Amino acid sequence: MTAQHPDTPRADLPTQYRPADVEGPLYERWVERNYFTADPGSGKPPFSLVIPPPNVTGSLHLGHALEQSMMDSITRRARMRGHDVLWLPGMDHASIAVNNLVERYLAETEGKSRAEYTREEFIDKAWEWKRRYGGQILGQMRRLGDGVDWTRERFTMDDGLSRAVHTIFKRLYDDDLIYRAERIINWCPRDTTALSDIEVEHEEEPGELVSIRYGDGDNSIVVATTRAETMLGDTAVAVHPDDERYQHLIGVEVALPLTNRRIPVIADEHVDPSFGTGAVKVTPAHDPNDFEIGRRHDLPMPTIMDERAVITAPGPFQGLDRLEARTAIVAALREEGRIVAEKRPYQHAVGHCSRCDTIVEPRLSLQWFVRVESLAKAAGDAVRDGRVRLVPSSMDGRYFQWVDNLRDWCISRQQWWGHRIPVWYSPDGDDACFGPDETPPPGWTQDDDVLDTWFSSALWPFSTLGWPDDTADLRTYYPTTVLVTGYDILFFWVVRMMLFGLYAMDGEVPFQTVVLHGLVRDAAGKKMSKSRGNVIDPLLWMDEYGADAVRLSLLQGANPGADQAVNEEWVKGARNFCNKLWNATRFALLSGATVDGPLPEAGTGPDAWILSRLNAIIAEVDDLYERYEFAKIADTLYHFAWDEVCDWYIELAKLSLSGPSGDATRRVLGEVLDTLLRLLHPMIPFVTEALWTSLTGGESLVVADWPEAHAERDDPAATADIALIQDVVTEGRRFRSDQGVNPARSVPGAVSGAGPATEPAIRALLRLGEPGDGFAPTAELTTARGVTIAFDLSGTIDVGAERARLAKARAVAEKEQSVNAGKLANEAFTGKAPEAVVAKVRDRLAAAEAELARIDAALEALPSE
RNA sequence: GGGCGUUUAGCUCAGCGGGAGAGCACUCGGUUUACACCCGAGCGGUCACUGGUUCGAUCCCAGUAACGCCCACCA
Repeated sequence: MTAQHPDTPRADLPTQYRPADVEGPLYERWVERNYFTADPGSGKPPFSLVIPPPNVTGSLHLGHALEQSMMDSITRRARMRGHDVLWLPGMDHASIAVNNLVERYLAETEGKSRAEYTREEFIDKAWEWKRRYGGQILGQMRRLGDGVDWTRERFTMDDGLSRAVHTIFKRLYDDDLIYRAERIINWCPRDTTALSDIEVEHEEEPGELVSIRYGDGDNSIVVATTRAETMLGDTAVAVHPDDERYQHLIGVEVALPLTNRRIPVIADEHVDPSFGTGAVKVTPAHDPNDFEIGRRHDLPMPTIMDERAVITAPGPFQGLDRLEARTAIVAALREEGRIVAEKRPYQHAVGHCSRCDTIVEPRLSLQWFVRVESLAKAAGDAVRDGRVRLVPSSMDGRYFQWVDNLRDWCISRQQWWGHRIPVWYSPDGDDACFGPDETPPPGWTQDDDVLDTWFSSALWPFSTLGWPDDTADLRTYYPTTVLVTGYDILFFWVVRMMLFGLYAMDGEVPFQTVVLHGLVRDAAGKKMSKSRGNVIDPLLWMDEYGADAVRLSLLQGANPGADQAVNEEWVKGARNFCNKLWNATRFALLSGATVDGPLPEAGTGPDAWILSRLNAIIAEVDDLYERYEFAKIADTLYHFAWDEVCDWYIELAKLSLSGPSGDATRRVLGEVLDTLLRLLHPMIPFVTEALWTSLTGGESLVVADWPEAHAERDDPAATADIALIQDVVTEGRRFRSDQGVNPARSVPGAVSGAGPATEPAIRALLRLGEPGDGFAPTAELTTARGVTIAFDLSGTIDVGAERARLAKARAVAEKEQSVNAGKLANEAFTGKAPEAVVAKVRDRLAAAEAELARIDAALEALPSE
């Protein structure tokens, strides 16, 4: 398919582009030739980025496809511009997700539960699962064309990365930035593990607000709660110290219903007297606020649920799930006449596990935390002082809001798959953190928990480069040039890379620019989700339309920071564009276009014009790439290729190919396509590579040079000529169309007022035949450019259609005339507006008046009906 | 409860102080030797609403409405 030698036949392309024929072989060739392998010793300026590591459990979705298309475009262009490019691929180990999948895998394959395995056995099985089912996305990335450096692929649980995790933990621990404490944390009863704050999603949903009378007679007080079941763990009722209603009760004990316990009424500033009854039940072990109150008042903190949120408090409710217990307890209270009020539904926010959607249970437990205050300050400052730039900068506010209000990060997870916390306990209960090269004393046992997956992800920009060792990769590629990721992951990942990158790398930022893209939504703008059933598999689209079409359609919608809708029609449109390019190149090959030899000194009008335009496009695309405006890059190149190169340049070139300047045009045609394919290659690498190697016989676009603008090729005169041709031809075509003339039919006609540089093209593109001996024009068109065309339409023209056309044009011109005349009559305008603006208005008025005169003359000249 | 964003052609979105744009959809016409995954022509918008600033507002400011997102330990 793709010629590698100049003597290979070059014009044997089929009339339609078939992506499946070229994509696989091209990708394999690129990888075999090591085009994507970075070389820190190359002497070229480095350009580096790391892939946001997808979960080892994941497969490619449209969000990945968008993100990776952006990164691939960035890296391919950088490579063409002469950089030593590192785009580092890899995956993260997805602690909780893999734990769950392996549990299911073991249930299915061996019929056993996790409890029937030792920790070591389970981890072995997890690796086995990873080998068999993990990493599907890597093959899918090849399909998409990602030019990643496979020789540097990393996994967050690799030996090297694990060592990095261990090392930084030890360092943070020694700096007192990691500590262990008993706190109320977010607990998922299904995954039976602690979660960090951001792994909890709050959703407004209907619940119930039940008001319960505690105590009896004078010593009674009503509390309201959405969580009646926690009353079993109540150890106080709190009121505001200044609340006059309850002064007499402060310090008094009231009977806790359904139990035989008595609990004190205490005064605490935290209570809002205006909410409900102004009295609050206090369950220190099951609510974060109550925990704080409990600490202040030294209250007992009984735990009444186990790790699966099943009631453990002795009594009739023991063994019930928390939600069953809620119903049962409310019923029992009602029976005792203690329910004062019930509001149902009661709308309130409930936290859910971001992993499995189970309602999160606040749980009192001993966990490990990162003390974030100093780290967060540094992370905020790095953006504040411009060392890290966010694109779009409108995301700055969101970043600061988060990083400036960060709370300590709970990093321990009660799981087996992951990095085990490197802290050991002596038989006497002492604890110590040992580094990767240290051996704990015999008899000591290691902490059971593993670290939050995001802990290792936070190290990704430097752990993947060999840190903590002083490697050539680390020296060359850190800080990375740019990070591309979704704004939805700013807090999860970007902020944490900032925390740890600045800490581990002595204040050096992990990346200089962060490009944030939006979410890919369905055609109706709805978020894709399994429950909605609107998830689209990009692989299916790649099969149907090719990888380039999927990439281009995503990039066409990629405005920085904004969500985008996708739709199969747009993929089809992108496929059509690839086919258009294919055929344009086919035409060039069939026409003998060449890339050899110097460009003609002074080409014909169209040749000079298109080179001039090419120049402007290069400059524009370069500018847009610096701003990561992918949608605009795609739009610019799409319209240049289709509207200018195909619709005008190629059509004009056809006129000169067989003439005296044919060789010059063949050279320019080759140059235009050569350059266009280079410019498009980062976005649509496959079709451009196939075409470019056929056209030029070159080795590969992957290692070809990025085009440069040549100011000396700007040619205003040629540009003006082509603009005239375009305007006159378009107007002439409109006239023909209005007159119902078959587009293919040649009509005898005479052109005046155009000049020798433009008249032949106008005649050809308007399909004007030679005016023969008996030439008798039946219609005359004077265009806005002052060029007049006399047509012999062989019969009467449609006067009604022509009158309608002119009337419409007249209305436009008249409005233009009156608007601009009005402005000029306004002294406030002429006095205050900048002279350039006023001059422009004068010009427009003059043009409108000329246009009116022309139209009126044309109307006058029309035969009466 | 705080904060942010969006509202422009039927749909998805650009534009953001001086002439309303694109893709798709739609209408009409086409066997124009690169391409029907095509070519040519066309239709389509009080730029959410109200007020303000300005010589001039889709664009700036204020307010309103609708939708969306993020953050949040008031039971």
